[in-house]
Amino acid sequence: MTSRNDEDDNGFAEWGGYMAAKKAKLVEQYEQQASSSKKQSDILTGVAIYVNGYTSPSAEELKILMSAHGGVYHTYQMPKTTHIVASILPNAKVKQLGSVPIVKATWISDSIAAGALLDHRKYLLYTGHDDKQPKLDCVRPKTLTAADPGFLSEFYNNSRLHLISTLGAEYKQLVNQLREKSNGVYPGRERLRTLPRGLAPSERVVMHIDMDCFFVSVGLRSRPQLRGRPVAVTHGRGTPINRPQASVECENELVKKYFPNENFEDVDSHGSMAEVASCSYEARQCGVRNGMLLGNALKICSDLKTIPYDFEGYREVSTALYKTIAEYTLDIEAVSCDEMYVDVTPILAAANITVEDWATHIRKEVIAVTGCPCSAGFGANRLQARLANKRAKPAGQFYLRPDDVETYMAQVSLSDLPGVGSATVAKLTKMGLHKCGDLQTVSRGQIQAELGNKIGQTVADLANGIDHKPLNFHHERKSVSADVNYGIRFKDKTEASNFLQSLSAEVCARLKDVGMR
DNA sequence: ATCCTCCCCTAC
DNA sequence: TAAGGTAGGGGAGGAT
Ligand SMILES: Nc1ccn([C@H]2C[C@H](O)[C@@H](COP(=O)(O)OP(=O)(O)OP(=O)(O)O)O2)c(=O)n1
Ligand SMILES: [Mg+2]
Ligand SMILES: [Mg+2]
Repeated sequence: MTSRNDEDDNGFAEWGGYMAAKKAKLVEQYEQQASSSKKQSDILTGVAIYVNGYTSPSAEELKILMSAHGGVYHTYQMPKTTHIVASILPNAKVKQLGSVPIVKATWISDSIAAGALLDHRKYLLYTGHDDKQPKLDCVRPKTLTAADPGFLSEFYNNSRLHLISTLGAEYKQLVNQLREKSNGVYPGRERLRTLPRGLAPSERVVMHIDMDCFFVSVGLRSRPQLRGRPVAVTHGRGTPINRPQASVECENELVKKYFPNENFEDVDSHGSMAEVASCSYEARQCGVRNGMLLGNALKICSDLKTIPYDFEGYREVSTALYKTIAEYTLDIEAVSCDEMYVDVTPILAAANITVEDWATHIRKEVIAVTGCPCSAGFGANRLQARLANKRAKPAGQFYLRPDDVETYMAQVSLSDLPGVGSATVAKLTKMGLHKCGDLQTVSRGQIQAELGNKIGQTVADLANGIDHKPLNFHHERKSVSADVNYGIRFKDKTEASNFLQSLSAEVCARLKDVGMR
């Protein structure tokens, strides 16, 4: 579901008409909500809730009550969330949510009925110290499915991919804002005065800086005993439900049949289906990779230790990283929550320092401020900076000097070029090409015939260390979308359309958030 | 040529 | 149990 009308008419006229009707209803609902949310009191001022799962009153009702009484409703947990509202939470989950108090929904409705904010401690769902299961305050189904109203927020609260997408957009926005209100003064540069001087390079220098195994590094801050060991961040704990052997074999067979050229990981009946979001460099030595299924990672690295996600921690570290760099320059292109390109030429020139001294300084500062290691690569363009960083990792730095580019590039694997993924690698392999240097043996026309005009040209350039794409310091988003490919199994058309309606509402809310409509 | 629409590919 | 999102670049093929 997107801001464009791509849900209209997929060949089903009836469907298109139905969606149009639904959309009209949605608009109506929004207007109703806006009008019914006229202020009735201020008793909930300062309260910001996030609702987890089923409650009574429902999440939908709480949303309206909150805004009617001066409170704030968060669709998912945020730093400013003051209370989590829930009916039941497993102990493991309670731990994970941290120090935010978890209260029953009746705290809100009772407070409104009483005309004053009641002591939330009387409504705590979980009293903290005993191991007793929390009490139910309403009936709740066993598992949330995509047809349930709470499904979307529950999913978003656990989706790492949703998180990193959201964070990426936030930091692009942050850079925009910092640049708009900048007064051109960079206080961090004062701190460079103690470095040796008189040696700044005359050419342009781009830095690519990226946190080392980001999620793992954040997790290791509070688990120093795991440093130096193979560690992975994942939801799974290595003990999956047992799928019937037959179903697993059937899946592997079908995958091979339909994707004969792909080398997909086999799933096995004992393996956890949870994905490894990030793994330590010790785990990588055994062949573990980000994005792998935990079950398969455990097969090649049996002493892999798993640690849970820490979404708030990632947010804190990312913010600290961006704030730190922004003290030196705002010539920053945000790439993601753990990564950015920076034009450091003016920094080096102003302080008259070498790339190496700057790199050592900034890496030290990032680790001091975040508690997490990062690496930095430098070169004359973004490609060179990025390849340099790949070589620098972990916890290192590398400057790919202009004089060394030609020699260096020849031995770089084509698969290491940005934009060259598995499909492109397959095509290049079929042509007998593996290293950037191999491209010298074929004409540009031949490459373009295989890869297409544009990509062919770009790859040919990249293989020679050439990258014409400038750093983009100001990001404008061109589209807003929401889609879910997890847990979608509808019983009937009504369930499906209800879900589509929640997704539409989500896109709507995001558009409003971005200031459109 | 330039567009539009429906994909595929890539990256984090 | 597990949480397979999101945005951008660009190609193929047909309409203009
Ligand atoms: N398939 C992936 C890839 C990445 N990430 C998340 C977790 C990573 O920690 C974070 C940053 O991605 P990077 O590509 O920078 O990978 P790492 O930081 O983990 O490792 P590296 O040291 O190679 O940068 O994004 C993820 O959840 N799933
Ligand atoms: Mg990283
Ligand atoms: Mg990264």
